[in-house]
Amino acid sequence: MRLAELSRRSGVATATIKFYLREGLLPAGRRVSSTQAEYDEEHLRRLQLVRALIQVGGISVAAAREVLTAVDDSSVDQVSRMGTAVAALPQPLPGPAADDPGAATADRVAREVQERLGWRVVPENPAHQALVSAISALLRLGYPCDGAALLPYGELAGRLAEHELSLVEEFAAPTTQLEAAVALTVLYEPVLLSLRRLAQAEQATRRLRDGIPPR
Amino acid sequence: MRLAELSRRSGVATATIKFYLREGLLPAGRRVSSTQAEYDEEHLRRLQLVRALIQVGGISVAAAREVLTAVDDSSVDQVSRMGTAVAALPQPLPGPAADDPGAATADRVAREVQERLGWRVVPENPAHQALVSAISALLRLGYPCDGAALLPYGELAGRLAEHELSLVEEFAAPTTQLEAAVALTVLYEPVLLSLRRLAQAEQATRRLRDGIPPR
DNA sequence: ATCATTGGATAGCGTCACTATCCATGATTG
DNA sequence: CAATCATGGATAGTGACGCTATCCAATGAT
Repeated sequence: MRLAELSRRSGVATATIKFYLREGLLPAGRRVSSTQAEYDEEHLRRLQLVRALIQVGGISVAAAREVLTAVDDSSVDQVSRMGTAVAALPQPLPGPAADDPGAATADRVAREVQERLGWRVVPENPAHQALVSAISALLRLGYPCDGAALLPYGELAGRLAEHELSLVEEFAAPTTQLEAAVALTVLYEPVLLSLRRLAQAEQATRRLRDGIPPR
Repeated sequence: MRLAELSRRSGVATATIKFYLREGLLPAGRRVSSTQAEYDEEHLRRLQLVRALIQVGGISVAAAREVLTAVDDSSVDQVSRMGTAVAALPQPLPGPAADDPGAATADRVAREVQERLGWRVVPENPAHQALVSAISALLRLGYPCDGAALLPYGELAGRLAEHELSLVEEFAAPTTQLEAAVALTVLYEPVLLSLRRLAQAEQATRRLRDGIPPR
């Protein structure tokens, strides 16, 4: 198919597709003449993945490129690719906030909860640093946030991860598994957050209805 | 305290504080002369909340203004304020993606999971629409995502919400409760997502170590 | 009296994710 | 075969966003 058809079937403007091609998010089409190229179903699928990562998952173009490069890199084994890919994923927190005096306490809390869950602590993990930033912000505002308070969150997260890893293993092909890991990691984030919001709304109305006036 | 001291104690540049004042994220100080104003601890606290919402929670300046305006609006009862405040919170998904043909299926899935959880379905809720967008993206990519698959996520979300609402109720003053609800809703998002990432990493290494090679 | 600081207003900056325009080549059609 | 149209590639521009830098008159500090 030509660029125009790829655009039509994906719902993405041709100018945007060209942009993704330039940025290396999408492999070039098979050149069929000096001024035309042919795209296939694989391109369509990749394009949909890119859009989902960027629009739904909210990750940046640069991050998407890193992730997809790692997924595609067939020069290393799958474990490394997986590691590189998820490490390139959006730290949910952009800033390092290294100038934070409360960071030490936050780091202690982060380690405590992971140890209590029996997890290996890897301080270099971007997720670890994001966790520290978030805890630090909570503490700075005076909200209680210690190992005990985070434990239930960690247990729930553990159960989610177990479930998701099992899902990924159901996919046969290695590249498909990698893609699935990335897609599920990123795309289930909004699912989880939305459900949490809905649950909060439900809980709030329920408590009101059952006569626990919010004062 | 003067602007300079507010800046020093919060770690936020004076130019940025002026920007927040202009944007209505921070109430004006008590004018002490035609060219000077006095700020108090409440300003400092509010400034920290604003920074946390924007930097850690990743919400936009405009959204933060809406949320805080609702929290401050003493002309209506607390329940309405709470509703307005959380409704103004960041849809984790920006785009509506109304041009989506698979949206109908996604909407069905979203309703199914909520009904199976015994929740009231409120389609106008931004979180509902965000959920539909996310499900729609997953389905478009061919990943399984039906009511049964989402049920465990919903149950976990329900437990989180219960826990968080209880936390909020521990705060005495109404305004404090509102602030706490907003802060906890927004600031626990990165906590939850980070823990999920860490749990995934832990699960992945664990499965590797226990001899389930990822092919 | 002097001089730095303050708050307020205005305009500018850097990033990001596109998007619009232009162009030469090649495909399509009567 | 000529006229027209579409395509892919390159380049520059756009609009939103979150600040940030500059200027200014009035004031406080010394």
